[in-house]
Amino acid sequence: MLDLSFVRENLEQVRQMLRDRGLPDQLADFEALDRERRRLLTEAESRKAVRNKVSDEIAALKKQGRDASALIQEMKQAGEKIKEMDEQAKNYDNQLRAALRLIPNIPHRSVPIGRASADNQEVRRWGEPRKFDFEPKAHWDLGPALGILDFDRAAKISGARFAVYSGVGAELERALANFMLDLHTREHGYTEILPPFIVNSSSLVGTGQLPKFAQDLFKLENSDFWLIPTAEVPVTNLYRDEVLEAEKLPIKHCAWTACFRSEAGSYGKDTRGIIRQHQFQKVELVKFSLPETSYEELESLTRDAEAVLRRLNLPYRVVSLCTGDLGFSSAKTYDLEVWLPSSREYKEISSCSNFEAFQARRANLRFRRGKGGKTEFLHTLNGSGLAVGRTWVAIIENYQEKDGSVIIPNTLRPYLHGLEKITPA
RNA sequence: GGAGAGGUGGCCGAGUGGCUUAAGGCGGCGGUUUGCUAAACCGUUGUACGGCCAAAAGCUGUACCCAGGGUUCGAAUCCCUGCCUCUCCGCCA
Repeated sequence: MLDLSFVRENLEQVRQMLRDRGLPDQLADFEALDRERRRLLTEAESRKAVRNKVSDEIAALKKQGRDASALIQEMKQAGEKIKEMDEQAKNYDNQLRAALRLIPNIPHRSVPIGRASADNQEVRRWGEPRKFDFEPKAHWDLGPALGILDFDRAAKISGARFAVYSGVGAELERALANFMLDLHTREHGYTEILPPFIVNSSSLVGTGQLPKFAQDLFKLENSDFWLIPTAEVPVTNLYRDEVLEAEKLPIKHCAWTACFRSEAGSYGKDTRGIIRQHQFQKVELVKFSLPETSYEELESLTRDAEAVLRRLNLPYRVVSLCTGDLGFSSAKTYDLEVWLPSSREYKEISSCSNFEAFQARRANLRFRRGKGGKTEFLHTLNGSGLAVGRTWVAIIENYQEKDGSVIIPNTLRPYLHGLEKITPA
């Protein structure tokens, strides 16, 4: 959420931002709504000031044992008028807030202007895609052949966009998650969090998924409970409505969770394999930062996520998303894309974003410099470090052999009791 | 699932309709005293949204005692609904 007075004072800049993102102008009523709200507020408040004063007079009269019925009558009418005005003002206020919550974040000036993913800017590449002397297979062929991935039974027990991992397949998923968590906690200084996988709607409003993107989420019936689409939601909301001390910043958390997404509107997209699932696992990195250092923190967070790919020796590139591709809450996002030999392209495996104060305003995440300083909104950042299922895919596809077996990269072997190779069962 | 107790400022805690501008304490900040620290003493203390002002400072208004409604001239206080926490019993991984 943007700051109300910022929008009021910078309407043209906000309009330009909407154009850059390729969105329609949604600010038509904003000015009138804001002006009317303030007019009502001022008048209702001055009427209340009168009422407060007269109520004191009534108390004083009664104390002296004198008659106050005339004043009481008068205030009774004044009260009705105030109530009416309060209702109107609240109505305007709700409309204004609703409008404000639907305005996306302002992109950082370093973000490339563009319409769609084709306009994203490649920042760097790492590693050489391997040259195969045979036709590399896709993971949806390799996995079932190795007996470690089962789509048919997943469809039976759940439905489309689910998978069952078995044997070494399940162990590999667990090994990857453990490796990532160890790397981030032992070497990168993140404190691990194991949060609830179910959150209330306030948390989703805090990080920006609600109210606009309810259709992407799974909601539990007859309750205010939702399945988390990412650990970003519970972890960013950890310090909601709190005031943190500036010396404690940056706070760095990592969290392994399952993630649940309805994938409504993605019919026909990534239908084969486990690239796009209703349920997947992810290790997430979340930072709470001082405003002045948040872009340095974005760079280091991105490097921390990249380290996972480097240790696993998986070729990847880093892409800066353009204004048209940028997420609703984000001011700047780097996508990490890993090389997938079967499709001969780089595929998103992590998304690292600086939200600046956008989420902090919604979730009321504040900090204070020194004792007695003013409270300020902090900056929030997050990125996958990494999507475990997609890393699983990258391992299986990049390390496949001609006979359909898969070599386990050295880094992972300690997490798999020394296993060097996955061969058909 | 049954029975009960609660939710007040950064924290503890008083407060059953107007003498509350939320007592008192702790903590924080400023000061006095002091060789230093500590102690003692004095002062001070939150958030949000408005208005005045070129702006800042400042002054000023309103709201905020879990949330949302209601009663009343007036609500932290009375009534209703919801959420959350705790205790005991039962059940349970």
